[in-house]
Amino acid sequence: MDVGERLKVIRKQKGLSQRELAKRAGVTNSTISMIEKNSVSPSVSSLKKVLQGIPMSLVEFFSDEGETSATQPVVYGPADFMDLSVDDVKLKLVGKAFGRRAMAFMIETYEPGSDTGEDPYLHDGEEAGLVIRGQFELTVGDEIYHLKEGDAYYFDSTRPHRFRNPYDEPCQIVSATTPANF
Amino acid sequence: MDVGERLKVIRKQKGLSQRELAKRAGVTNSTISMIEKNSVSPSVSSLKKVLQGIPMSLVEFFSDEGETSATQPVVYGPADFMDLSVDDVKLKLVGKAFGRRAMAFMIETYEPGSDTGEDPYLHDGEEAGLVIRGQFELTVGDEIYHLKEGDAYYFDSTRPHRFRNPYDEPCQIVSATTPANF
DNA sequence: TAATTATGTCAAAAATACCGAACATGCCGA
DNA sequence: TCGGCATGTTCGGTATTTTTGACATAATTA
Repeated sequence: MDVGERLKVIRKQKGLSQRELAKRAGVTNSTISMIEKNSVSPSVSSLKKVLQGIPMSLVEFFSDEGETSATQPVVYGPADFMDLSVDDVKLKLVGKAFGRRAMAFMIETYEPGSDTGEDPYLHDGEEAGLVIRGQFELTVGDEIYHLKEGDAYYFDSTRPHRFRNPYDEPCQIVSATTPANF
Repeated sequence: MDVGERLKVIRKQKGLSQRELAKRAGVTNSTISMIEKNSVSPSVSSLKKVLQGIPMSLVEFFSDEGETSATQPVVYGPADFMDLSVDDVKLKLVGKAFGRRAMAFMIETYEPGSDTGEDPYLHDGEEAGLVIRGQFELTVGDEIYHLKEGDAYYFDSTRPHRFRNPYDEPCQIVSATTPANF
């Protein structure tokens, strides 16, 4: 892994000069210069300081996988979604023909007052989602969260969870669960 | 983050002594000792060497696996998304702190004229997505599809694919890719 | 054009990390 | 109890990083 090059790319992406970043990070500009030229291998503490000026965590820095940029049916219209609704919780699964799918990608609609119930919704894997309309209440473990349009979640599915919409408007969510042992 | 303590825990977990680890890593035992006592902040290069003796990557080391999923954040607002954008293709990853995530859940925005490029975008796994605003052109294999708001896709990531927005309006997509090796 | 400001780089001094070799402790078997 | 033997710690010296304070270049302004 090319630490110097990576730092340089990130810094440029943020539109910072070596000196600006140095000031924010509390190090000197020459430190940045040398790190970027790989003429030194920074100490963890100083790299951390530098990244705080971005700001960026060490994990993010080292997970450079983000540099991406980055005969089944492929496209499904609303009419093609597979309906898995129960009561006021409407679930539309994308890719109904996909047999051994690795994940469940769904459009979920929670009508006012709807609830996935108290039952521990337990399964292996992880799930994530984004609110595209309305708001709802998410319980994970014993924490209760309130999510509104534009908010997202990501948690380990082994933790008991529950979706509830105590509000006046329907709430629409796009979600993904993996594996699709649903 | 307590680098020394973390190293110590990992080393013990692997049943290694400071000297054993030192030998495998190609450093001296005193180095390990000092790192674990936080009497120094190791350079990236030496920490990397040490971890190779485990073996463990820097990402894994800093992603603090010790944290149970219960301590992970669950909800992410737009400000918390991790930005993986390149040029006119804007990628926002949900769950940046999730170390070994099983999937990448993202909000993608394709500006007019943007394109993920001709390069075969090849990786294992599967991916799905839903258009929440605008429209775009999806190429999978040698098929070209046109998706508009409300349409979705689901395909095997081993098939070469490409995202392109030749239209006048930005296109926004919610997507999920698994595994997150992208 | 000249002065100004911003950029990145470099050399030597200061600070810090690392090595090599000792030291201290505890454990186990003779 | 003693002598290995393995453990982790400490210390002086060496190697590396970081700062300090320059220099060179390019872009901007007077």
